[in-house]
Amino acid sequence: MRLSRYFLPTLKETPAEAQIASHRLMLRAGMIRQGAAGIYSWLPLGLKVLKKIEQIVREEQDRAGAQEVLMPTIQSSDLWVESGRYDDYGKEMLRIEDRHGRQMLYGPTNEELITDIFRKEIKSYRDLPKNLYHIQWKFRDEIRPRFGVMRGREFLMKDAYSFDLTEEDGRKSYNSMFVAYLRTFARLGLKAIPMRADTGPIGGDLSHEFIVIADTGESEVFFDKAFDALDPMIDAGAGDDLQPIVDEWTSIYAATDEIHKPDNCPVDASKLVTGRGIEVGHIFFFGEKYSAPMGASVQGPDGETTNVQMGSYGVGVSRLVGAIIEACHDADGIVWPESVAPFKVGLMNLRAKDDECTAACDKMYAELTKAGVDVLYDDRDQSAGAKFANMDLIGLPWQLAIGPRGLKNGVVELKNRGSGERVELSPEDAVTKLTG
RNA sequence: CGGGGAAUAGCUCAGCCUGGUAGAGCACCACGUUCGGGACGUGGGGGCCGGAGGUUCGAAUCCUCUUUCCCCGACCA
Repeated sequence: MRLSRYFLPTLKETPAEAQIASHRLMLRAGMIRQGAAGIYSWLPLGLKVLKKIEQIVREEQDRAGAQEVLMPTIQSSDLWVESGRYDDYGKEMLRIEDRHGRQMLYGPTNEELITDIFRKEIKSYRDLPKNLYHIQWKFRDEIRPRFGVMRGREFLMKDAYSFDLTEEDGRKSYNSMFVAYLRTFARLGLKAIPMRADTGPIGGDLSHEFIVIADTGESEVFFDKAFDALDPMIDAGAGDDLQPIVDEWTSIYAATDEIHKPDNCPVDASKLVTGRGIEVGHIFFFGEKYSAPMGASVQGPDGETTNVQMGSYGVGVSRLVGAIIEACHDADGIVWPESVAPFKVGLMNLRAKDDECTAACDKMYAELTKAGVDVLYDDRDQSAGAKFANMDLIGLPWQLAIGPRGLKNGVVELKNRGSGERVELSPEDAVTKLTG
């Protein structure tokens, strides 16, 4: 992509409304613009990152055996009346009346709808287990939206719902999502720690939050540094027993500041890590909470009709964009993990008016593009300093600077945004390095 | 929802106290000079001063109401 044609409205100054790093940087890097409190438009650069995160989440859901569906944003109130949550959910749910006076709502979550789909189609234990997920926009009318996309009212969430015959099977589904989440956050370049959680309005008796550790996180967390020794990229097969893995991860101490009691903390002070965290995922096993009131049941092998055991599993996809930036930035801007970076390489023409230099840049751009590398090519006629600053701001993993000075010696400069390391090498070697 | 703050050019802000009809820097456009870490000069475009009402000869400025946004707190992916 040529930057001269790309819609990338970066800002030199920080908009007054942004307080935290990720919000400031997302506005400055031209990723989002605000529509109303807690409601944002996603501009090309931001959308690209959002899609990349979404895709990693999707791959790990698929890998864990979940199947993607897409449910609507607007729902009828009927199912919510049936589950009992129409009254319980309160003002956080945006209620809408259509032209016929029907009570509708913008979905804050989808337990009711998915349970309805399930109960209409599945009648036999032979069709279990099932795990269905979708990645869809949600709306929760938060009392106080803040921190940009970290706590918006409208947000993109992956929510999965598992259906099993027995509680034991239900826990297997839970474990499978637990492992999928560990893998997902690791692939996103994040350190995420599972913590036992309250079940809140979703209900249930088994639940974990996945907390990303970032210096600027919203709540204080405490955990045993033994987590550092665990590898989240668990490579388990379809039939493998995941319980030992889940036990290993959940036996290590981790708590938010609400639960943590310094006086009777089981972890020795020398091993306790205090940090700040952002909740990016939440999984629940809640048994028959929805299947019972809504009559989602199957016939078992014994001919008996039983309510299915359900769980739900959420990942805040749009929040993750902010969370990743909170975890990955420096004074100059964002430092994208390569897996979610909007482009892999930022190619800078340091002297756009110099024909020779421009020819070399065009050639480099063509070669990298041909090799399948996603390149953002700053071909604008601007000062070199402005280009460097802009590239640091948007945080692409690699910066390739080409100018007359280097070309005279047959070299270009390649900089790693994360380490700051710069090397001069021939254009050919640069291509090899970036395509290798 | 309680408490606090803000709204003036695309962005960051000044002007308001003490009313006289709107400014700066950056950004944008043109031309020229620059050119390897957010260059410089000259010229230019851009604002019903959030909205409504009131006071006044006259309101960005004073008064009332209202809307929106932000921050702190209790709740949430």
